[in-house]
Amino acid sequence: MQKEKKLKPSKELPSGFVDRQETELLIRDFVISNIKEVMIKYGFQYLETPSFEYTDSIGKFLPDKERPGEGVFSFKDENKWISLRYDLTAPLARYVAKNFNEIPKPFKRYQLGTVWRNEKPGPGRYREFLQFDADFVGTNSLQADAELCVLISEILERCGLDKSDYTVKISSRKFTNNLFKKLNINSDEQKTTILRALDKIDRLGWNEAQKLLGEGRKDKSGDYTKGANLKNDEIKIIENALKINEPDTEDILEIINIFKAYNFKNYKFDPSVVRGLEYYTGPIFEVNLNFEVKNLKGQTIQFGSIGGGGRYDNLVSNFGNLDYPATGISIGLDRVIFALMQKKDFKLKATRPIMICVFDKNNIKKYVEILNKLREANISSEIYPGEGKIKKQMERANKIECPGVIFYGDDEIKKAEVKFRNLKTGKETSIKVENLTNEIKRLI
RNA sequence: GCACGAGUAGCUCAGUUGGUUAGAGCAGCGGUUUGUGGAACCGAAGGUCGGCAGUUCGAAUCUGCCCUCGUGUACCA
Repeated sequence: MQKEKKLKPSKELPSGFVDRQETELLIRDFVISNIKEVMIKYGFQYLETPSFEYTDSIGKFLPDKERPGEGVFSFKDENKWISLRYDLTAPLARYVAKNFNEIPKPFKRYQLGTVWRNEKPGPGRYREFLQFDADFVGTNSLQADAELCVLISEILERCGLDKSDYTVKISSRKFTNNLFKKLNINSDEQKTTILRALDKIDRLGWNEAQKLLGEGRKDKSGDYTKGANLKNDEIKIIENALKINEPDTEDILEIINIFKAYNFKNYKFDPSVVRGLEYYTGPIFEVNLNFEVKNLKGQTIQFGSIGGGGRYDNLVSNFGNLDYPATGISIGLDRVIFALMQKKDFKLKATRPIMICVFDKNNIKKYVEILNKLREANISSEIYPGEGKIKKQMERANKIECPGVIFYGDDEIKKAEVKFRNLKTGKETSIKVENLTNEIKRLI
C-alpha cells in the first residue's frame, strides 16, 4: 500500500498579510482613541461603510477584463464584480452621492477602517492595513483644507510625536499646471512623467531626479526608468521654479494665511509634493516623518509618507451630482504605529489576570466562588485553564506576567482564607476570604 | 514587473575544498522537586536542509528552473 502523503495546511500567511500582536494593538487603540477625541473636538461625524463595494462604484476599473482592476481584490458576485475597498475616499464619494439629499451640507465625516491593496508589499507596507480619513465634502473654502493640516498635526502630537518629528508639506496642482503652461507642455503622458519625477526629488535628490526629467535614469539595481525627455533649458526652468521659497499660487497663499490664524507653523511649502495623479485638483498635503525608521533587522528603510491628501473636486460629481467639491486627508495607521513604536517607549501594559491555582479539579466550586468575588470587584482574574502541577501553573502565570496567583487548597479552604502570592515581589500573604477583594487591590 | 540578497528544528543560527547516522543555543516536553514562578542540572524528542530536476559513486554544499521572504526600483487610487 502506498504511503499517503500527509497534506499539512500551510502555517504561512498570504503574502502581504500579517498577524498583529498585543503590544502593537495596544498602541493602535491608543492612537485610535486620540483620533476620535480630536475628531469630536473638530466637529466631524463618524461613518462606516462596508469593506466591499461594487467595483465600478469605487474605481474606473473595467469589468470586461478577466479580473478587473489590478491592484484590488475582486470577485464576481452574482454576475457583478465587487471589490474590497482600496481606500476610504472612494466609498465616501459613493456614500455622498447615494445620500445626497439627506446629508448636511457641507458634510464633515471621519472614518477608520481596513483597506486592501493587491500589490507587492514593501517595508511597512502590507496588503491589508488600517486607514484613517477625514474629509470635508461640499465646500470650496480653503479653510477646510487648512484645518485638515492642523487637525492631523494635533493627532500626531497627541500620539507622542514632537513638532520636530514630522512636517506637513503643502503644494498645489495649480503650481505644476502653471509650470506646464510656461514650458508649453500639453501631452498628458509627459505631464505625468514630470510629476512622477518631481515626486522623487525627496528620495533621490535633485541630481538623480532630474535624469527622470531628461532621458531617463538607471538605479543602483540596474533597472532603467524612461524619462520625460525634456531639454536641458527646460529642466533648468523647472529647477528654478522649485527653488522659490514663497508660494506663487493664490490657494497656497490663502491657506498659509489661515495657518497664521490657527497659529499653525509646522508646515512647509514644497512644490515637489505631487500625490495621487488621478484626482487631486487643488491644494495637496503630505505628512512626512523627519526621523529614520528601521525594520526588524535593524536596517534603515525607505519609509515614505505616513499620510496625505488634498482637494478632489471631481470625485463626487463622477456619480452625477454636479459640481460637488471636496477635500480630505488620510493617514496610514499601521505606518504611524510602526514609527511610533521606534520613537517612543510606550508604557502601555496589557492587563493580566490574577490566577487561581487548581489543586484539585473537584474543588472547582470553591475556586469559582473566589473568582466571582474578584470579577465582581472588576479585578481581572482567571482559574488556571487546565490542571497539573502547581509548578507548571506558576510557570505559566510568570510567563504571561500575572500580577499574582491565589492558592486555595485544602488547608486554606479549611481556614476560609486564601494565600496570595505577588509574583513581582514574591511576597505571600494570607487573606481572609471575606476581605478578599480589598486586600488584593491593596497588594497588587 | 525588474534587480540584488536570503531560505537548514517552533525561533536565532553553525555546517570546513561535495564524503558515513545534519549540529548548537533558546523555546517546548519529561525529570531532579506529587502545594509554589523567574535559576541550575539531567533526559528524550523534534528536520522531505524551501520545492523540482540535473551533475556525481555520493549533494545542505555544484548547476538550472520554480516558490517564499527581505531590500532597492517601477507603479501606487
